[in-house]
Amino acid sequence: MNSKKKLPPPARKTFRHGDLRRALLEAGINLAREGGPQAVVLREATRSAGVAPNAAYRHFSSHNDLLQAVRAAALSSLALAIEAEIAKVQRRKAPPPDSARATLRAVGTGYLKFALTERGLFRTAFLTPDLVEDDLDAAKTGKSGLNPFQLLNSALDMLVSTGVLPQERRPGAEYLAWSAVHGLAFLVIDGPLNSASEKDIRALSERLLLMVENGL
Amino acid sequence: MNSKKKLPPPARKTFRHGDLRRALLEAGINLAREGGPQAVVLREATRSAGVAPNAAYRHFSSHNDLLQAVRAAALSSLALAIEAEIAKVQRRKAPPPDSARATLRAVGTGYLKFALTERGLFRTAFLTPDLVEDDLDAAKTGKSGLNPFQLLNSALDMLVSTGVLPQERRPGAEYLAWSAVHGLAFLVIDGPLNSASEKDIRALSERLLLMVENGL
DNA sequence: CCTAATATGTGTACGCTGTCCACAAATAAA
DNA sequence: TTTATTTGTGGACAGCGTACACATATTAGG
Repeated sequence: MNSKKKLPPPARKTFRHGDLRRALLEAGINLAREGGPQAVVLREATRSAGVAPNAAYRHFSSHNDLLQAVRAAALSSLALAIEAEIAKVQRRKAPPPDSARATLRAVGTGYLKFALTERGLFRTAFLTPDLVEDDLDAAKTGKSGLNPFQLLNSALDMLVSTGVLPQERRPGAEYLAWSAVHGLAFLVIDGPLNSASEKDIRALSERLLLMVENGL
Repeated sequence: MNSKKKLPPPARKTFRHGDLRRALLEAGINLAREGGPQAVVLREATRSAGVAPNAAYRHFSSHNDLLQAVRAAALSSLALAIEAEIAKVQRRKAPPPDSARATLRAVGTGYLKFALTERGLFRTAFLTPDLVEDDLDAAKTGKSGLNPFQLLNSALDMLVSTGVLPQERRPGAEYLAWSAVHGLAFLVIDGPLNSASEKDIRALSERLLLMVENGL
């Protein structure tokens, strides 16, 4: 995809790089994609950008700062994956209650699909404790301007407004749903389901989402 | 608790340490306890054992080897926490079906309690993908000789043998249950429930365990 | 019991990391 | 055009994991 990777860096002739921040961020994302958060090493990013290590400090205050930027990007990708799944489901217009149910499912399947296909980014997305519901950092959102957590919440709100979920059960429901889905994602990428077949995983996902739907 | 921590190491006079492997392991566990897996640094462990860095290599083949030993110890602690909760519940003898249900709950609450009180160890317990159901490594078990995953499985088996859970729903049920509980643990220690009150967390746990019980 | 083999420690060194400082070059502001 | 500001380079430092050679205990064999 990206031209500057293992090759001796393109040896730019401009001294100024032009868009170093983005270059470093993208390098970091690539590292995270194939190796998880541990693989995001500052010096490696500067190398693949063809620049001296210290140059990074003009755009990121520390290694952790870069890592958090990568993490935000990973969360944004996750949001996009979820949005895509939602869109797929909402295209076929169904009676509102069914559509609401399908949307919640879509959030779950989008989440799980992303975890499966982008293990490194997924692990990077969930390191440090500062994704809060009212975190409006645009770097963590998808096209809708919502981050993954907010997408889940809006799906649950739909469930209430269409009369599927009793209002008194709404508070905290997001945590129940997220717990189940996130837990399964973990089992699949870092746990005993690590080497399960895709078919088995799909079946388990189905059952899990059903459990959530009925158990909220 | 342990005498050799920040103090200038006890400057043993024996040249030979006597029980260096255990000393290093315990140092590693302490580091993990307050700082998670990242804090387990080999040189720091040797320091608190009052020994040169390389001495560690007589007992662990690499940093990762030490880390895995710490991880096994963390899993063992988790198993103990779960066993304690199970014992508490099984002391008061109830009709088998109720007892089976209570045991499953106990596995969940033990798991969650441990995650809450031992964040660092909990995070250390779940890093790398090699906890498998038939992993009989004794270093990972509690008093019963079962690791956390096996404890969950045996609780589910009880549910079947007492007629609470239909046999055809048994296969894979461990993954559904674990997903939910592990997911909640994550939300609490590294996610948005990070700063939730203990009361709220307890309430959520109750609801979650109910969802699992009904949703299996 | 003395000696040889082995187990377990120390010392030095290397490459890697994140980060600090002083300096140089390119651009923007006066 | 001169000056100030941004953005790069170079060199250095401490801390990390780890390899190699060496020293010192302990254990085993004759």
